[in-house]
Amino acid sequence: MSREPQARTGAPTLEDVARVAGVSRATVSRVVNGVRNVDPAIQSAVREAITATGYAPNRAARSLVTRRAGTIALVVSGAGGDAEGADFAARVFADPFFGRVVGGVVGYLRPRSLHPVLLFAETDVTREQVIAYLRQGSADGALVVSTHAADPLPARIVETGVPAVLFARPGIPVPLSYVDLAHREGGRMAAEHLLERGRSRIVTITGPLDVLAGQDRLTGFREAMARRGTAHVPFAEGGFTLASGEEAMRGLLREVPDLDGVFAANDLMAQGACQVLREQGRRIPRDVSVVGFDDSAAATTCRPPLTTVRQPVEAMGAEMARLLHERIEGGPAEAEAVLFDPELIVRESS
Amino acid sequence: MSREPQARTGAPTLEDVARVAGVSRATVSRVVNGVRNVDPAIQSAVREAITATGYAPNRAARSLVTRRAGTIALVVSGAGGDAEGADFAARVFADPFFGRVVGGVVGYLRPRSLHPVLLFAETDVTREQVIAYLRQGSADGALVVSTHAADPLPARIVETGVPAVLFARPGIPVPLSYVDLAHREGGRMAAEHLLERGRSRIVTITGPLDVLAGQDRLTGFREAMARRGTAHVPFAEGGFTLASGEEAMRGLLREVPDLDGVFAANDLMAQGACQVLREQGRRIPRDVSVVGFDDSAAATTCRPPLTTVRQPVEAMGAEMARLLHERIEGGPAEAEAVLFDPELIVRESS
DNA sequence: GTGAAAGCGCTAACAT
DNA sequence: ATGTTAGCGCTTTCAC
Repeated sequence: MSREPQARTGAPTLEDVARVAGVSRATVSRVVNGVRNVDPAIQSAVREAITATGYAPNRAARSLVTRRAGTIALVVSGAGGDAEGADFAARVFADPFFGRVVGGVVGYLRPRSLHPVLLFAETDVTREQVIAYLRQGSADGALVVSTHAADPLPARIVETGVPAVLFARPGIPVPLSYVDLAHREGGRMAAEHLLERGRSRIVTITGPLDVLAGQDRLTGFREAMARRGTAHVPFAEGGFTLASGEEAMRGLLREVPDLDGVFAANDLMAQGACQVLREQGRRIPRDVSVVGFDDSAAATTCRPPLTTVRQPVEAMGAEMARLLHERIEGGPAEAEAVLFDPELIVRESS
Repeated sequence: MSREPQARTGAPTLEDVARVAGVSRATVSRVVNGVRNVDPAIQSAVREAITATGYAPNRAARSLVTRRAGTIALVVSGAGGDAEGADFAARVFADPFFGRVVGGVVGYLRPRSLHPVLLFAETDVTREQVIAYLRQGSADGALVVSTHAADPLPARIVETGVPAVLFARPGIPVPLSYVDLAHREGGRMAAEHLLERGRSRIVTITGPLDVLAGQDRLTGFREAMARRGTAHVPFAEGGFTLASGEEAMRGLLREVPDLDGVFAANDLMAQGACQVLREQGRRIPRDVSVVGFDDSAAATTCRPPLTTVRQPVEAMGAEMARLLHERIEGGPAEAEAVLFDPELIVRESS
């Protein structure tokens, strides 16, 4: 039934199909695009001709006239200036968080025949490459996941006029929609849980404080602690990595040897904290309760499994894609924020 | 100097630039594409006109005539039939391995202005979507990372005539280039290391045996053990996940309570094995030596840090991209295999 | 060294 | 309901 493999060059065109089917290019185009008002008999004739020729529409030609690329830029952005390790991509994906974002985004995009192009903007140079890419009309829109509050990319994207949606509230105000989590609420949940567990010498390992999510989780945590009468909570700043969690935990143990509760601003750091605590002979949760954040894979692989504040990352990724799609399809141009609620997941670490 | 933000629609075209610069479209095109034989004076006039208008070449139009998309499909492929969890993407990136592949690929592609489109082909339906995408000429080539030996995708891709390169030797022979690791050699290294450590009751946690890499690591491991006189090595099959490593370890401990050496076919499983061993009071490496495979992030975050067989994944990803690029640029069409050598990294777990 | 013009493959008015 | 036609924005002979 179907034809020989087509060499990419000299692939059959609408013209070829039209000739075989004995109709005009326009009619074939209508059939291909599912436009009504085509005689059923002709329709099937065209379909036959399509399989006979092995025709597939040429994306560039179609894009040129429809002004749609069928492509979405999925950009992971840092705030770096000149230098940044060459392993940015690998480091990014070392946090299970990003894989989940991608999963959510792809889940929305795929059924709609939109394809994500993966871009990294970790330095000035690469940032400009992303802008150049967007300015070429290569993508119909951009989904941006920033790793820093000071990220200059969103503002640059606004200038291009390309529709974009952010993951997380931008540090520098820009008129773009974003999805985010109620981080403070999450911090509050962690604090109250620790308190309910009867912990009284509580410390926290924060995220990088140049990341809004890190800030906000800390703020919410502190506020809840203050509301219960604790004015000061010893803390150490981490970098959302396992190693930084270990280091922070070591420091805090030195500072507060009799601590009995730890809130880490993500699971990776909580896992690091657990490792250090156990190394030093503290039993979890008997001696120390540990609460993480994200509910990523790290939470369940950690020993013991982590009590954590769940972030519905996949849903957030999907929503981000939906917002962008809506905007591309001509929806309202006003920036919109969609806030998700965190959920406390109690496991064995607390 | 530079102009107003351009609304994407009605973006300036070559024509506009030509008018402003007082030259023809052809000349502007030459300047933009860095073709020589353009008077320096005219060149700078054109450049000025370009910044004045805020011109950026339209990718679709360019692609249509050059027959180059400037895009590479980066497809992660499974062998699933109908169903497969919706979280395929998230699961894939849960293994640090893929992030490293992406890092290597992007490192090669980016300086060449090639952009990776992320595609997942885990079911029959999504596989056909990938094929359809490729047939549209949407990408100049495909980079395929298969998770199963029985993956039907490579063969389907060959039919499209689109250049492609695989990560890992395909289970079903196809005329495509691939990069791979000398997995058997790696298995051998692990065995010899364990033996040198004086271990005599050694077991192994294999990868999924429907993955060639899993098979080969096991084969190499067994051969080396046999060469040293051990005919049979107790083993349990894992799924390259941490949880499967734990489960396998539990089973093996029941089967061989006095075991003193473990080779796990990847770091994630080795990490799981370590957790179980410690839970059961075995000290690592005093009582039991553990060796992993990959040298992924898991190897260093594991307690204790893992001795492992390093796979130069980033370099392999970059080489895969290079092979594809070469092929796209008209290099030899014969399939080529590039084999990388593993390296034993000794840390504290053995 | 530069311009004129053809045409890449497709969609969308417009005409019939 | 179908065909004709005019571009979409660009590169690339081919003249000059």
